[in-house]
Amino acid sequence: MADRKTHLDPRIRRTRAYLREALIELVLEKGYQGITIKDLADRACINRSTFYLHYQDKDDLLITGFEEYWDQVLPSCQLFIYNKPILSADRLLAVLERDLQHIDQLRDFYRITLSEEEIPLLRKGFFNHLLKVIRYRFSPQLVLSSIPAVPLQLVHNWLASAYFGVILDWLTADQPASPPVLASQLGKLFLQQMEGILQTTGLPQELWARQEQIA
Amino acid sequence: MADRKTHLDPRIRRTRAYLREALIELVLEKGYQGITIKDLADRACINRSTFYLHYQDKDDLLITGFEEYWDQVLPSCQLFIYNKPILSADRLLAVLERDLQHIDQLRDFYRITLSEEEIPLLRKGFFNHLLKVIRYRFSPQLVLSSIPAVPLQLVHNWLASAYFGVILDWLTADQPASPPVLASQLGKLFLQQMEGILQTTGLPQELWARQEQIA
DNA sequence: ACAGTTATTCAACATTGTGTTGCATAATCA
DNA sequence: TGATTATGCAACACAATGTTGAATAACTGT
Repeated sequence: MADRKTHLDPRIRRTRAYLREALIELVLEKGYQGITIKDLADRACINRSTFYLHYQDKDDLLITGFEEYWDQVLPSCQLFIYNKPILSADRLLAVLERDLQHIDQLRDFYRITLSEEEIPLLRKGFFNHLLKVIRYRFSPQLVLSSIPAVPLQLVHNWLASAYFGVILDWLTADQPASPPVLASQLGKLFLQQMEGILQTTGLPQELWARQEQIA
Repeated sequence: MADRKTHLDPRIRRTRAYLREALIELVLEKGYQGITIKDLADRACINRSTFYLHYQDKDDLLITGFEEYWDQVLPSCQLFIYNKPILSADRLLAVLERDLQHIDQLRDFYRITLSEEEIPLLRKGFFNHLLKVIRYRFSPQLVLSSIPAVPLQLVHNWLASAYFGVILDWLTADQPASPPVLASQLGKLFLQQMEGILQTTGLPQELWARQEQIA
């Protein structure tokens, strides 16, 4: 019946929790770069020297502090992920819309953590998540032709970067489209590009069970 | 016969030139983030207080200092730009290959200035250059159908982000493909995606004079 | 509940970088 | 050459980092 985590001194858990909360609050308020250790300590209501008993520096706290938060957030962002790699066009649009809706609800959080100027570590983390999902969906095990004209890695990067860029632009837009509208547009674009990609990479054409478009 | 620029005191020109050089050297040596004003002053062999007579801070020097350098570099990176928006597939591949060769020659410079962790300002500058070029090539004036299924802005972002992501991955790869190889692969991918995009956006199909592929 | 352990606090300190100032010196300009 | 102006130099206030030692508080197991 032991807890999954090693029993830590409650004081330690408390302090670290306070710091995590302080970090998230401050990042949303004034961005990551401008935060000082003193800011964190003040907000967390702990002594500045206590900070150094737990973390080496800001980045150290960032990694472990956002890890948990991130792990809660990312799974909600499935990006086309469903049980099986084969996905219908309808299903893709539905999942895409739901993902965008999720991002839209946490708009401030995503805008700040992903934005160009801010936190490369988190930005990279998000991108790698995208990459992982896309690698899974366009898995090399599925490749039919022995020598694809374009290596899969290139396609993975292409797709993840494009998707990421569109999301980021959407997050920073003055008058962003609504999630359903963007989902529809992005879905159309995505589906239409698939055919070419499936040909070029030697992936099976049935990977996307394209259905008749709705008039 | 006056010079284009206002005649500046040679001492000023000298000092600023030294600082620009120092910045570029130090960025290549230890990355942008870690550079201090003292580093710059020492390397430029000027007094630290002199720095503040010319620039407000590091970023200020970065912008004006790299502007010139950047202006020399970017035009060599035409990314499909040619005289007219209509471009043949052959020509596209040739230009793409030349661009990649250019990037490859300045590999260190591009890797450092564009990399995730480094200098958001330059990264953004490069991306905006891509965006500008792509906007020019897929100009709204060319749109035929009055209501494109996918707005052009979305497509611009999609393409620029994808291209940028691939370049960046190529720059940071352990064993990067040669410029001609990547140009061929990226060109194939690009050309194959064009058809779908041209349809979806209502751009004229003749925009890319697709030629028979070479066996 | 008690004694031992340990996290936190607090004050102090050295260090580093920032940004500014006043004055002497040297380079430039007309 | 004389006036102008950029630079060098030294000093300063300030803010943030990272460390230390001793006192205090909180938690632990028995």
